[in-house]
Amino acid sequence: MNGTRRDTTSTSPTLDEVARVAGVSRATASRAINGGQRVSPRAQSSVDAAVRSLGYVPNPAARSLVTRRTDSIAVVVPEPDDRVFSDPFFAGTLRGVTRVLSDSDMQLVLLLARPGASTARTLRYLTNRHVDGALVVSHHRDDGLADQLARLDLPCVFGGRPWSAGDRVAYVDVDNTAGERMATEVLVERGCRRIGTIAGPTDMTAAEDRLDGWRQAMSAAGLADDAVVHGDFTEAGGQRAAEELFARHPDLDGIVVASDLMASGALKVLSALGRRVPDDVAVVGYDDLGVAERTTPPLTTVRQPVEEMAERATRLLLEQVDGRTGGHAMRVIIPPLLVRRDSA
Amino acid sequence: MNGTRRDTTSTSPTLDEVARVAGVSRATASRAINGGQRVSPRAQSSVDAAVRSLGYVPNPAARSLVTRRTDSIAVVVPEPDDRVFSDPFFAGTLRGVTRVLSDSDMQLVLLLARPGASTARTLRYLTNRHVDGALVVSHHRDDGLADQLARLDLPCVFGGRPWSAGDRVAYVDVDNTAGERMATEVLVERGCRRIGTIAGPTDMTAAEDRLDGWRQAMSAAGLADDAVVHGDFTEAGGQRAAEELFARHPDLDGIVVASDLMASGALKVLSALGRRVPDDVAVVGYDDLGVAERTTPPLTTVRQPVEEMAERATRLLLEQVDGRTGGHAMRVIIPPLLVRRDSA
DNA sequence: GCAAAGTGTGAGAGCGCTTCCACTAGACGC
DNA sequence: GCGTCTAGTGGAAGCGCTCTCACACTTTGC
Repeated sequence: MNGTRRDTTSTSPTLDEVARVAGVSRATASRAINGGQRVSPRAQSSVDAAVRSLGYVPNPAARSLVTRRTDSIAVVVPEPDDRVFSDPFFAGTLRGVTRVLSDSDMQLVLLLARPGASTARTLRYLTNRHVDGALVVSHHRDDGLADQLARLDLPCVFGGRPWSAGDRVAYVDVDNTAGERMATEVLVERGCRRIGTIAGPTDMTAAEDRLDGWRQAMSAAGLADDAVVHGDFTEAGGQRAAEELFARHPDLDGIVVASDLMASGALKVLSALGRRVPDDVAVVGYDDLGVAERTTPPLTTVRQPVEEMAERATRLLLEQVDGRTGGHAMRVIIPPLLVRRDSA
Repeated sequence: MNGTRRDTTSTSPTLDEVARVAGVSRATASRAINGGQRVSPRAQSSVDAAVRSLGYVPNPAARSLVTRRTDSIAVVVPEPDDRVFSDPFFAGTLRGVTRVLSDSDMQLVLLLARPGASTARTLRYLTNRHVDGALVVSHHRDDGLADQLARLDLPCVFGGRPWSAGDRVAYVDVDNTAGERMATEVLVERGCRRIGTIAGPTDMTAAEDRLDGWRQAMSAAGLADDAVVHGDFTEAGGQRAAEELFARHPDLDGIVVASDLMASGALKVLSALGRRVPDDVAVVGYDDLGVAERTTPPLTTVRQPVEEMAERATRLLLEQVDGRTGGHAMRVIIPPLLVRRDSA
């Protein structure tokens, strides 16, 4: 800093030095490095050589100061509890995102917002172009995050239909309604007449959509849709919900459960009640993210193609970032897939 | 862009505007925003007001161009296979890192390097101060990554002793040798006389250290340390290794297994062989990251406090970034914890 | 009372990069 | 032959910020 420019710490080479070594102007060097539009082969190759010999790497801050791009996107996880990382849904998402990103020179910034103050911090971070876009994995209700993001005019895609602002924001979702309809139809077709459901929490769109699907299928089959209990998507919650459901409706011969984890809890209850699955009570789950194969009996369920969703969402986001979309909120709805195992 | 400066997209306010609104110079505004050293209360409050009213957020690129800091660190995962995200080790690490980071305004960049070319990409990314530091979760052998990072003079901490450059680089590790010694001593104390081990892959320091620990304990007990088979830390690998081990040494009455997953495979083999655990053969695992509780019988094992390791590593890294360390490579060795269950 | 030290401030010089613009050659049509 | 393109180039203007430095003005010490 003071006096001699070249101090002990090896200052990394700048574009200036590259230009000098290559014998061209800084402008030409810059052009050669970025795509090489309007650069003669001669200039290009001498710049290339200079870059190699100096081990030049562009300073991202300087670049992004002028380009207004950071070549990174954020994966935003609002209100994560500590389980988030081990959650197969989240893991699959991350896998999908990184797969797409690995082809594209973009980096991934993980933004975890604890409930409360840190949402503001997250928003502040996103506000000033720290990243080129955000992928919001809004598993849960989003305390207006969607609204605020929609206002931000930052490229942004939600994984799963956001609770609010669903019309102004791009998102990728599985067709939860269709999925749960399919699940219900499996039971109808196998002859179940009294079909109940363990739905998810009422503040999650996926849960609401699935409940809708069940209702639709029930009404189409001319069956009563009164046997509904809500759970919280956990195994213990499913257990409690199943106990309540069978206490209130002991005559059920089939249940549609909005998540495999809850279904796993329900299976325990049924086993304790001495009901055979699927003979006395048929069970269909939802998710197929791992647990469904390991229950006894293995669950017939509806698969959420998480990785595919994440990939699509990421691609959508990259398109937005590149300005390739028309500028209006896009959405992708992925068809669910029925996976038949032994529980129904 | 063309013509009018103030176009439809709301240009975010700059420090200049804040200064103008507050009626101070840019320099004073900057000072007020960053800590407020040498700023009169009057100036401070008018800058604060201006910031609030304009919704000013500093441009990170501009700031980092001059400060040479990015306020973000990278979590580097070399050669991740697709399982990495679901791996409880990795999940715990991420949990620990984010916990520390959430107090510190630093953000987390996830850097996943597929084998091959993308290692170079990772290194290039780290080279030019894209991040202030790197936390390398080098589960596996690191193809010289440690060496290259050590040369980079980028603050850097390894989770787990790196294969090379262990003397020039900071790392946090559990005392694997002591851990496996403890594990072995459990068997010695319960009266086992013929104790074998299923070790991990020879290219991982943790595996080598654990094998050392087993050897030390065996020799201290005056027992022969010839019954060694290497596995690959997977369940299937553990199964194969156990088959080989018991084919060669049918008289073993205790085995020390370098990971719970391998131990789980070994338990299957023992069950197929008709050996009761722990009565005929006592088994000790390693990790206690979840599987140990779910095997039959539940495994006595050595706990790796992953989250704590990650927290310590992150704190160490932040110290390096802040220049609070003496500049020499530091290391933290965490004592392992024996967890007694039913398998020994 | 006056030098010495401390406090608050603004002007201005960059940080390293992209990109607009003006300019020069050579290629091309007529 | 002359205007008209186009390709290639360099000069120079910033991008938005921090921070040094010089300067004015207080406070303090003796």
